[in-house]
Amino acid sequence: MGHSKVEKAESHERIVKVAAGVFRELGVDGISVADLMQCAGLTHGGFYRHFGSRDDLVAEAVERALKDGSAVADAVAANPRSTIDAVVDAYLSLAHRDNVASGCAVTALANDVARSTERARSAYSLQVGRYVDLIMRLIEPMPQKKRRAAALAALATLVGAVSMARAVNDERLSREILKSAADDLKARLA
Amino acid sequence: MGHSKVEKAESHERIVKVAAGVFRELGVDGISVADLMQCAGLTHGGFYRHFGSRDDLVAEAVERALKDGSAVADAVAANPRSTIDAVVDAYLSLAHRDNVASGCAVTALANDVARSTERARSAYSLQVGRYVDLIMRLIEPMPQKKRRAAALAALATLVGAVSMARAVNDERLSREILKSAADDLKARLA
DNA sequence: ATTATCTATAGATCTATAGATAATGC
DNA sequence: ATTATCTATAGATCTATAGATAATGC
Repeated sequence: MGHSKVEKAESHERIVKVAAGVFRELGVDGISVADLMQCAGLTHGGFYRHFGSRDDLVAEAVERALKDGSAVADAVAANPRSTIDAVVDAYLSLAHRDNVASGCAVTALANDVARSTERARSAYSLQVGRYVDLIMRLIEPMPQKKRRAAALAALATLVGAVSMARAVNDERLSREILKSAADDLKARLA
Repeated sequence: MGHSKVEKAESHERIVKVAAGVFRELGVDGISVADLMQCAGLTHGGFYRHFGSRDDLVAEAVERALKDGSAVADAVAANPRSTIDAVVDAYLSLAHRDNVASGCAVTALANDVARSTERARSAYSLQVGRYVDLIMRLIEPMPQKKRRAAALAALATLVGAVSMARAVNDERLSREILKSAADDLKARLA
């Protein structure tokens, strides 16, 4: 039974981190407060010392998921020698398709966020903007005018392809979706 | 209190129809059996004479939503003079974005289906195949070899754009997503 | 003294079932 | 006689709260 301010901050961090993963995997309504707290190594009674309500955690966890889910993209952005092809291949990889809990939340939480609080939707909107900016920088050779529109359309292709690849239960079709989207994107952004 | 076989079939139909809409709008876990039955004008006790379990209704309602949601696409497919531009404009319209309950279930149910039964996922896979076939027919001028890949990538763009347009709470950005995707699709499929 | 966490539980809600009621259909 | 629907409720689960416990930090 830890009690210091440091330990409380660590508990809070652990709850949000667990929720950010589980919400992406099982949906925002896919797990109870009690089960979440157990996953974080705590009992459910302590929950309300950290959050005013379940919705408060949802908002904070969505923000966290959006940040965490762009880890790969952030790494790419930090390296000036990165290419758009590398981003496309990473986003449309089998690894990303199969690891929802650590993957991009713009895809994993799209439907949940559309039904969620303004706070969650604002965080989502900001993250979309960040992705668009990243893609724009990576396709600079393209004429300036159409660059933002092309980046938005490219992001839509990435998100839609991974969404469908996860929903179908035909492995061959799933891979075909990812590969077709990747080939198409590389060709049109080159 | 109706009791004929015809009336039972009508009740069943009404429950599935209501569920197909509400599940798209609120998510598969977004409404209780009792509330669904009330929406269908029945009391919740009668539910289990129609379905073995809630999951059975989910599977049937997902199948129905996938069929209903392609109504516009089906109409386009039936008319030999239809164009790919008409499909793109309809799919990426504000009307489609704002009417989730009657819209395309490949977008609205993607995340729920990924976590659902094999039956629901099979229905989803089939519907993806139907959309791809439809788009392929509409872009016949394109060289045969790349047609299927282009159709899959186009479908991904449609699905991703509507998903994001619904999740963001910035109306300007939402419209920009739809318009950018539409312009990009029309240009690359021409 | 304060507070982070725990145990226990209240109150609401959800799925599913039991038994009653009122029609249909042989 | 059969059955579609209704009322009522059992049993499980979920969010949130109350009060106890055990550590921190003045």
